[in-house]
Amino acid sequence: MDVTSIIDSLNDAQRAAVTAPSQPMLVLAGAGSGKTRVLVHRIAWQIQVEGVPAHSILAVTFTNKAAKEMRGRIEELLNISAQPLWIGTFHGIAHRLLRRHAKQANLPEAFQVMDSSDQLRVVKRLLASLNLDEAKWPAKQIQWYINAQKDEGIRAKHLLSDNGDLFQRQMVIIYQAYEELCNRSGLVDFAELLLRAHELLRDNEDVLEFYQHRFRQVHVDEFQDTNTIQYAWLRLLTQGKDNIFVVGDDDQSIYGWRGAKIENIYSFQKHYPNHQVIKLEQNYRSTGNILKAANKVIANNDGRMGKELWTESGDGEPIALYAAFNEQDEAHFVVERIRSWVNDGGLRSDVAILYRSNAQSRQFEEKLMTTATPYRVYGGLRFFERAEIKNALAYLRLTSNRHDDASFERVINTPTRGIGAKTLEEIRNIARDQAISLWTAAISLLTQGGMSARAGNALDAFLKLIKHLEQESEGLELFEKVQRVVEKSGLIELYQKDKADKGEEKVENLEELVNAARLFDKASVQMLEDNDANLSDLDMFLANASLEAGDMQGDDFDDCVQLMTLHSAKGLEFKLVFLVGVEEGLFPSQQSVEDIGRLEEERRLCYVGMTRAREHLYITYAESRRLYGRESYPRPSRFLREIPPEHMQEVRLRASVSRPAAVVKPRSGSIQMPSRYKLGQRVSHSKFGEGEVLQLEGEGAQERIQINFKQVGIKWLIVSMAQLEVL
DNA sequence: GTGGCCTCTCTTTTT
DNA sequence: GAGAGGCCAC
Repeated sequence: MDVTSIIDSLNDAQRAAVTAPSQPMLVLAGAGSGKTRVLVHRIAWQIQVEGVPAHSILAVTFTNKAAKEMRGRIEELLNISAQPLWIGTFHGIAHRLLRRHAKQANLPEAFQVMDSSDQLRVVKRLLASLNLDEAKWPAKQIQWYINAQKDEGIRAKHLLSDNGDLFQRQMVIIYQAYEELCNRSGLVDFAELLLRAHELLRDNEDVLEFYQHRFRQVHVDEFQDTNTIQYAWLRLLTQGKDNIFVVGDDDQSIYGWRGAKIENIYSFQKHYPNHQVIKLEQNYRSTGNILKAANKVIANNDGRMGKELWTESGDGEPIALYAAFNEQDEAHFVVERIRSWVNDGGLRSDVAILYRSNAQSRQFEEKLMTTATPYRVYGGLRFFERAEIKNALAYLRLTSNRHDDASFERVINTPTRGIGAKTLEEIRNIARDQAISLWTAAISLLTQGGMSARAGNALDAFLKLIKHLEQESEGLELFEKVQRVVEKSGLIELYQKDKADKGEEKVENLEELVNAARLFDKASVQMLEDNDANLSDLDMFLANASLEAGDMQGDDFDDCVQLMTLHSAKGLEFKLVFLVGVEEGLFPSQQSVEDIGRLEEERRLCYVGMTRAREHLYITYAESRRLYGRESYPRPSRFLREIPPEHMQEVRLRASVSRPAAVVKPRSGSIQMPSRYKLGQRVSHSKFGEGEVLQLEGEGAQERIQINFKQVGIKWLIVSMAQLEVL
């Protein structure tokens, strides 16, 4: 058999992982060490050499994008259709299992998947129906609590016996009410998908045995990002077998804040005693300077598995550090460098600007815009998350499942049709008292009478509208159903009337939704296997909308500069990377500095950011920054001090560049100053008059200075360099 | 039911 | 400083 195509391109460590006999395997793959490659080749090896049937392979990822890429690469490598393989996200696979075994999972056949904004609405409504003050019980916090419990596999009933404090007990009561509401409405949130899938296997021996037998090989990508329930689910599937192959990097675990348990990597070694660990440390991405610097930074974290990346390529350029005067100057500098990169023949798509928080993108966008440089910002609102789309989907859901309370509430008066808060309140009360859905409650309210004629008619019209939509769409193609709903619901009309600039765009989006329905390929949703549940096109379309909210954007092949957060940069690489806003309070973020665990996660984030760069890495920070509408004077990030000076070089601007002035505000504290000031030296400022340098510490660019301005009676002032003139 | 005003908050984000 | 959400008045 010819296996050269599978193993020839691999290094020794990679080959060892790919060709190892079936046994629990933990591949610790550093950044840029060929992680996906190993996974893809391992699967190819099993199919081609070990003779494992494609349909017996399970591969789990975290994002749809990663799943898609893996599928594509396997097809390419083996030149076969990867259709029979189960490749998907944890949520996608869990969803598939629940659809196939809805009954055993105690779910209605036509259950609907809620995204997190749907979930938040449900929580809010629940709080209102329980007469709880949202100020005291913030919906966001409740949502977070519920998801955190589910991520740990904990149900409300497990918590009921706990004698926590009053607050705790109330939370549990809300959690329980939430579970009941979801069950009644046939709604499943993201965390529930995972938890249910786990319970399905745990409580149904026949189902568990079937899948344990079915999946001869189980592969997991980004294992360091798994949470408790995901790992428990994996263990059930692979229990008593040696067929789990996980790939991860403890140094790139950056999702602890949403339940990821880095400890799963350590537990893995306990739970699978006959496991093998393979480390991939050769990096094929970055230059020596970048790698060595990144190694030094991450070495400051405790309790690592220990890895040290190396490369055969040369040292390359040192990392360039630029101390910007303020955020404007920072953006100016970055965009100028990008312009000269492009002038020298570089591609814009090889350039990325990476920041800690989305709010930072604006200044760069403005500068890019004024220089007419094409760019693309990642993140933000995605297609299926837009309000107008969610409204249309809610109508569609109601036609499919009238007891979907979340959807009912969303569109009962959108567009406005004269059903006010009072009517809605009555419906809610009936629903709550009789533990029935809003739909049923509305009917009951109508038949029991007592409503004003106007309100009654309006409500009746709404119920009829939904019924008509359902009847009329019988036998229609999916896209025709969507089209009908969009038109007859009055949504198009509503947005056409909306003269505010956004109206037109919303109409276009609704048309795009119809188009998406036309193009919707149910086979690609990977649900059409022999005995899969007999789902309607519509239900599959809706489920897909929740699970792949952003997949409509498609890949952008235009030559654009890429702007994104450090989190969304994971897994990507660029020739030229700008890591911006590297300041205390921003990166590491203010909230993470007190807690060592969170600080280490920030450091891993820094490591991720640095290792995105292939050839050139620029790090910038600003000495003054407008943040939350205030001027702040941050210190350079501690991570900068962790980079050995020999790998980094400070960029000095041409002397002729005049630095812009900034507003000076009286505050207490100190600032970064160059060392040209001396203690007792007198300084002046146009607005605050004359002052005296009272305190200096540090040296060079890291120096801090405190100045007392006497004339205006302000004791302490933070100023920036440009405001100071030496007398 | 809409518009205007006030207050509050202010990572990261996929599913 | 900006956006979101709540509240009140018309």
